[in-house]
Amino acid sequence: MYSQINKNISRYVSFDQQELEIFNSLLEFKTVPKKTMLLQEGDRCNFEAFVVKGCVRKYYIDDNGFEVILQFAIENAWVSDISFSIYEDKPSRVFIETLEDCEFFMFSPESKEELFSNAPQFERAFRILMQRSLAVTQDRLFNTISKTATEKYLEFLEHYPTLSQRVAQHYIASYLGISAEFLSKIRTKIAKL
Amino acid sequence: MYSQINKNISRYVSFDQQELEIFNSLLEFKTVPKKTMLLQEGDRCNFEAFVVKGCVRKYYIDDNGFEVILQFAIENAWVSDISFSIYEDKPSRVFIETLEDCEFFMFSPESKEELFSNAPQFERAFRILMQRSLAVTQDRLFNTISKTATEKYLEFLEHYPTLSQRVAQHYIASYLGISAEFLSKIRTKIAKL
DNA sequence: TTTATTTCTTGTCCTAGTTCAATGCATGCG
DNA sequence: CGCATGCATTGAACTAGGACAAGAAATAAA
Repeated sequence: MYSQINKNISRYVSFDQQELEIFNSLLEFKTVPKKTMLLQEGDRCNFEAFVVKGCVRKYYIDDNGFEVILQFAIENAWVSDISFSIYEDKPSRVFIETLEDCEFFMFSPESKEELFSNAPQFERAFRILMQRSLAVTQDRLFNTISKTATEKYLEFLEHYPTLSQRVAQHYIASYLGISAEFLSKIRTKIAKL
Repeated sequence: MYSQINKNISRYVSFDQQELEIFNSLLEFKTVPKKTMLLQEGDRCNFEAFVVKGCVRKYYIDDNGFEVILQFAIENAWVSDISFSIYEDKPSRVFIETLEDCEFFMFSPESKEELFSNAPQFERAFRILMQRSLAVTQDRLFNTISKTATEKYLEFLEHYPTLSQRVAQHYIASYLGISAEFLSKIRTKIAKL
């Protein structure tokens, strides 16, 4: 049951059996049905969730009332609004919603503190995870600024090959920062080649 | 001399005098003239630089040969291509260039390792710095997707009030992801209000 | 199976922002 | 000092992508 998350956390730092057991004892396993909100705007985000199974989206609503998707998280990904909420202690601007029936390991800030004091090596692992999120976000910023909608879509397909079968098209449009209608036009154009 | 950087690193985690001395002993002070490249595309980035004085830009060149500025770093900011380069061991895609005569504290990956093994508390401080960078980048992504060019510019002025006096306008345009000409038009429009 | 709701497609018109000049302004630099 | 190179402004023509509307398809629900 824990092998999946243990493999994930050991990707850049290795841990012995005892350390992993401490880690595992601090996680809470949770099953959540489709279309459930894990976090609402204005809440404080008090978890980091590791996706064992399923798919969620993290999004905010802009000044014109448009949803913009910041992240899809599927199996083996972490999702949270850690960057804003946990350390800054500000209410979150984002929503996190399951798109499929999901299984998570939930990790609370308190458990995280406890983990770091009992097994400080984990501090490093989480720093590196953070670094990787930064790299991914920076890459997305890069793409958003300097690629056309078609290029962004093709790159999305390459990068998340399974996702286009799993989630509705208008969510993908929202993730790419384009309108659903325009994505549809792009797709027909591509199909004709 | 070290008080500035010590204040910065102590912002979210507090350190005693001895810890700060270890930290300081691992830094290399460096003076760099204007218009100098600290990092070129294809290099491995082997530093994190803390800006004591001056201003640098970090940018990449997109597929059409356009420069896109990812970050301006001024006094008290850190700049590096850490997210891609150091842990992934991939050559960097970005350039880092001084825009003014600068003073830095340079911090190498080796020194960082040494610091973490001698004073593990620093691991946490750097994790939080990383987290803040992620928050800033996520915020920029948000703005890039869902605001108009005018809104982005006004927000930029608010957020970096001194920068518009210090750097050329076309750099700001590049940071905002718009053309230099269009920024000029926005400015005249704003001035007329 | 029928109905209802959500998703996807297609067309027309519209706008924010680009591209490509041309011109005037600064700021170096010999 | 004069010249050159880079920087900002302005205008005209163009385009990627958006907004709106209406219909087709698919999925869910009953």
